[in-house]
Amino acid sequence: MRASERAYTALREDILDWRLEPGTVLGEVEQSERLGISRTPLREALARLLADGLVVAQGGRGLVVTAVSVNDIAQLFELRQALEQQIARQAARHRDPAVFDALALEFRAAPEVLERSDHAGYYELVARFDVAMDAASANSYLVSALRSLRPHLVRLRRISADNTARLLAAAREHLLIVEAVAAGDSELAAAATHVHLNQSLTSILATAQVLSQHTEGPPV
Amino acid sequence: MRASERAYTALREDILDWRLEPGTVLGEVEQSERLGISRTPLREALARLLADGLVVAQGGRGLVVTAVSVNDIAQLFELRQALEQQIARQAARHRDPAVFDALALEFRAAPEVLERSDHAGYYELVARFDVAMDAASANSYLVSALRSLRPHLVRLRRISADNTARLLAAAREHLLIVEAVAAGDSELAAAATHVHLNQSLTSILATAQVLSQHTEGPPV
DNA sequence: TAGTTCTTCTTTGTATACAGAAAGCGGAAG
DNA sequence: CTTCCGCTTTCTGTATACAAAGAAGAACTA
Repeated sequence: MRASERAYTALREDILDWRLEPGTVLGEVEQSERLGISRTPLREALARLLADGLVVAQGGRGLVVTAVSVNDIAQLFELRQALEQQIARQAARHRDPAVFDALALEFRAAPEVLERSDHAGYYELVARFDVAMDAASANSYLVSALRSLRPHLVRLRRISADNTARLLAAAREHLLIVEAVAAGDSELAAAATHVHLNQSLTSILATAQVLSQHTEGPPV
Repeated sequence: MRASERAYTALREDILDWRLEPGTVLGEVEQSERLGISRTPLREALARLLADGLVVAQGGRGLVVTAVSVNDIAQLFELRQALEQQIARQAARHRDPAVFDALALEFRAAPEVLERSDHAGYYELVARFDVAMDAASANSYLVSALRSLRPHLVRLRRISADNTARLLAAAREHLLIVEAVAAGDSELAAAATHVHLNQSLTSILATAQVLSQHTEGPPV
């Protein structure tokens, strides 16, 4: 694998997993030495992170990991609403019913998975749901816009407490989306997506209130 | 100005103005010599164009300017619908009425501007409209998603014949959006945006039928 | 004659050296 | 004690050299 690719992946993971906290300054020499590569591929990796919005240029000198404030969460979800509703609409129009019938079966079985506290198994199901929706939407521009948003959403996972009660509710909401898509009802699919994301946002904001020390003020 | 910045701007302009046609292979040595810089800043510029989706990696070797097919136009507009409707909604909620009242006056005067065939003057007004909407939406994530879409829309300008009749209609549609935003009616603003973009798409597709030799098959 | 393999040449990926600019620090003056 | 100026140091931006990977072409074999 290319050095620039490894550097990008490593830095990205470090940021998404909060090992590099918001506000951290990424010096080129420092990071290239840490990752054992030269500055040239590292700069390429940093340029990609800059395009992703995971780091920002701070006044001429140095790049810093971007912060995620409570206000950002709401903005992130406004964009997510716009994109995922449109994806749901298009997916309902172009879907292969068999694929979404199969997903519906899995979401109906989700409570048993979650009762075993197999959260990872449930997240894996949601990931396959996302892939199926992306493919069914048949719109690479929509998908790539959403793909550039997802890293930011991943960072919120640390804030959103993944309690079983919320995941059980989320599974029911997902099931409604899947059923609407399988039935080819694009407006219902969009509405179900709207409801689901609204519930997710409410849950995250409630948690964020408690953990607000992570999201405001300068990094510790 | 930095060399990498100049290279990015120059290449971007060349692609958006169709001086570099879809399918053109951009070799690193070739382009760095053409622009009079070394390969290092050129690679940075190419990486940004890749992130923008204006070029794609072609099987390991070389970057090529991406094509814009008729199918792409429809997909582009699906994304545009999602983003601009959401922006319109948010702008209506957070707008400063004075700003949009002023814009409304200008759009009401647009027919006289267009009667003088001052298309550039009208495009400049639309640009200020976009800036005002972006600012009023108060959502940097929405704005940056739309910003990454705009280069692709600019490439369509060559396809969309800017005839005065269409621009007069567009001015009326814009006026409806501005009035809805000024009034703070978010759903009306979204609906007016929906109508406007639908009319634009119809107009562009009609033109694209005629010019389809530019958009299909390998580059000449 | 067609196919395969080897060679060569082009092109990309990486490292490093150098130049220029900006930030921080220390000293001196008010 | 504070403020301003200049120096030093460190960091980024660019160029270039080198290495490795891949593609095109030629030659040889079946």
